[in-house]
Amino acid sequence: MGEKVAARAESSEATRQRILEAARHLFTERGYFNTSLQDIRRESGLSIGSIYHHFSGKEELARELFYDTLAFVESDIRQIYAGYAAARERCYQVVRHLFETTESFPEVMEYVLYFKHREVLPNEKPICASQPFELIKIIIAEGVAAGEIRPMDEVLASATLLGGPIRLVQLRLEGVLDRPLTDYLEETWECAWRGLAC
Amino acid sequence: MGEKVAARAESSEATRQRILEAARHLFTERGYFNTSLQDIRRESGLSIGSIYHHFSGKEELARELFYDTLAFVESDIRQIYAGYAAARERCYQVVRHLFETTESFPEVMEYVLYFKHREVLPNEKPICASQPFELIKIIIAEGVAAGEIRPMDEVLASATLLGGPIRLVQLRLEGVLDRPLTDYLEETWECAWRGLAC
DNA sequence: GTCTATAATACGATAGAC
DNA sequence: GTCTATCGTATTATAGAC
Repeated sequence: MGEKVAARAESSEATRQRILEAARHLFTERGYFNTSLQDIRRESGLSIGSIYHHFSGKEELARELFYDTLAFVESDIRQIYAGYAAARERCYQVVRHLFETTESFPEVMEYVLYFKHREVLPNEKPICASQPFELIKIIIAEGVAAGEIRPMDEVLASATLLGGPIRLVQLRLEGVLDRPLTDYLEETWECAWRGLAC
Repeated sequence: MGEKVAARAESSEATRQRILEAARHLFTERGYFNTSLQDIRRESGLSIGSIYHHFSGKEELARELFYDTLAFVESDIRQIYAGYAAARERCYQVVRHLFETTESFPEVMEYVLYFKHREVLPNEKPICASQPFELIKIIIAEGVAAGEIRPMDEVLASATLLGGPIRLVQLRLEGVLDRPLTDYLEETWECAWRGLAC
């Protein structure tokens, strides 16, 4: 009896994930507005009714995917923060992680990067107020305090650190760069850190 | 007679511009997919029929706006290229121009930056193959040849130069930065150039 | 060239059987 | 929980008067 419930719950969760995966794939491939629920139904192999049973609608699918991914990113940065003490090392690991995630899960990276919050989820707060972004600012502030990073506006510092790397990620996702991002890691890091270091 | 034709042509061109301006305003405010032709009709004060007389449809409006803006940007960069000889000065002027355009014409900047080519105009070539981008690469290549810029991949160099500044532009457009970008110009330039310079 | 009225369609969402 | 059938609506685009 308990088993049956567990099995049902498992299968229900599996169904949820199937729907989310289908949605993520289609949203990143052709965009949120170019994806209909019929498309998601087809891709997931389920039915419209089943999708509406698990989610309140298309917008909730986008929201769910977005916050899942944000939590994923945040947990990774938090681990980096805990695992390294120096700002230089922490920043390097953040850039390295950004590049590796792009190569391993391009769809995930594409979803967070190209997600137009104001269009799809206009009532959510902007991504720069999110926890990953706040964590980066803390890393930088501690780096300034430790004399590793030149004193400057925190927002400018985070833009300097991640602006170049994020642009490379975008170019890679657009197919402009043939070689994997990890090939560019050391050179990119050199450029980014020169912008910040004392 | 000739006057009448000219007057008609003028008014026709004026109508075109009114439609384009309405479209640009709405596209940047709420996004391409959240803007209907009815919205553009209302905002422009014209009629659906008139819009279809001047443009083949909504997509052509987006395309027209996009290439207009790209040409505008390209001409400005070309002027900078012609007006300055040193790579350092050219790059500085590009960043300055980026910031000033953002403050003077935020809607224009928002349109090029947040325009999702793959979603709205999936059959157009990516922006990185556009002329402004090519011109930046030339500036950098000449800077490397002149010994002003460290030898490195051209794509990486342009990402290093513009990545940080473009992120600041985005943050400014999102309302995160209270002060105008020009207040950040010198500090931003310092960071960007440190990443490139020998 | 500009307009109104309308056609044709695709969409998100719901109802109700199983 | 999953499904099919369907509703109501909003959209792009066209037709045809002026």
